[in-house]
Amino acid sequence: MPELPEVETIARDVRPHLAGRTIRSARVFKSDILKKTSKARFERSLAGRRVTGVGRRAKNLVLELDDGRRIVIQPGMTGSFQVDGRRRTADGRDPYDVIHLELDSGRMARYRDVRRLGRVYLFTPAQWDKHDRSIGPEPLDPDFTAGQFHALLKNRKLMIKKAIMDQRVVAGVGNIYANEALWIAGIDPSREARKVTAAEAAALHQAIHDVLARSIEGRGTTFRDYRTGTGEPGNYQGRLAVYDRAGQPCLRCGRRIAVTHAIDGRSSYFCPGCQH
DNA sequence: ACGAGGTCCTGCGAGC
DNA sequence: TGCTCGCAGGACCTCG
Repeated sequence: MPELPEVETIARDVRPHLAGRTIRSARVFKSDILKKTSKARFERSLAGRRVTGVGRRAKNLVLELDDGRRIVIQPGMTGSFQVDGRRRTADGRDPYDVIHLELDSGRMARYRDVRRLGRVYLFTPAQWDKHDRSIGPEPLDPDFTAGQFHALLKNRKLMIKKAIMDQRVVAGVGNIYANEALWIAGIDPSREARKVTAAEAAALHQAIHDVLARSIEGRGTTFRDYRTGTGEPGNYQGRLAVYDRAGQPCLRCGRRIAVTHAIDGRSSYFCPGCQH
């Protein structure tokens, strides 16, 4: 579910409630979302740890701990993370709650995930470095240039939409913003990545940056499950140009927006009139 | 090395 | 009303 703008919104919302706080206890209710650790080890490792920072990398929420380790949460399709105003009892919990972190402030941080396609890791510094290095450049980082982006697309035969959703090419772009960015840049999502010219790559690079930045301003896109770190829906869904707008007129040329599932089995919305 | 395809999960709305 | 089917903001793994 959450793409870069949604995870960024969550990180900004929960940071004031988590940074500097100590985790009194951790509880895991569904251990299948834990990777490379067990429920017992996770709960034992976190009790008494202080959270020193809250960040985001690609679509990962990163909680830095005072022992150098990091809790890394990939929310998948339906994960959400928020800090409640008051502690909840275990038997009063939401049926989809996966992890509770009881804080010394009396508040409760909760990870909730209906489909449980999300992943939660507890990484050592070395494990985090390896994970971090496996992810591509951050699209909002000024060091990420159009030339660098174009170089990653050259020689690649896969479809451009799939290429920009590849986290090694550019971090944090998912299905919604891939559709939106390709519309902004006027590029057909089924084009081969290697056939995108330098000028088109520059336009797409800018479009990715702009749509993500605008969505962060709008606190992300909510269709069903996504909630901000304060538990509210985002506001960007009303500003999408193509996603979920099949049959409606293109905002640029008036043709009807089309939808196909032929790209990696994900829904791709595009305008047949002005995307080539 | 790259890319296609299957797998992990649950819920919901459309259609019969 | 009740069922089945397809689809849903993602990413990992295996195979060719």
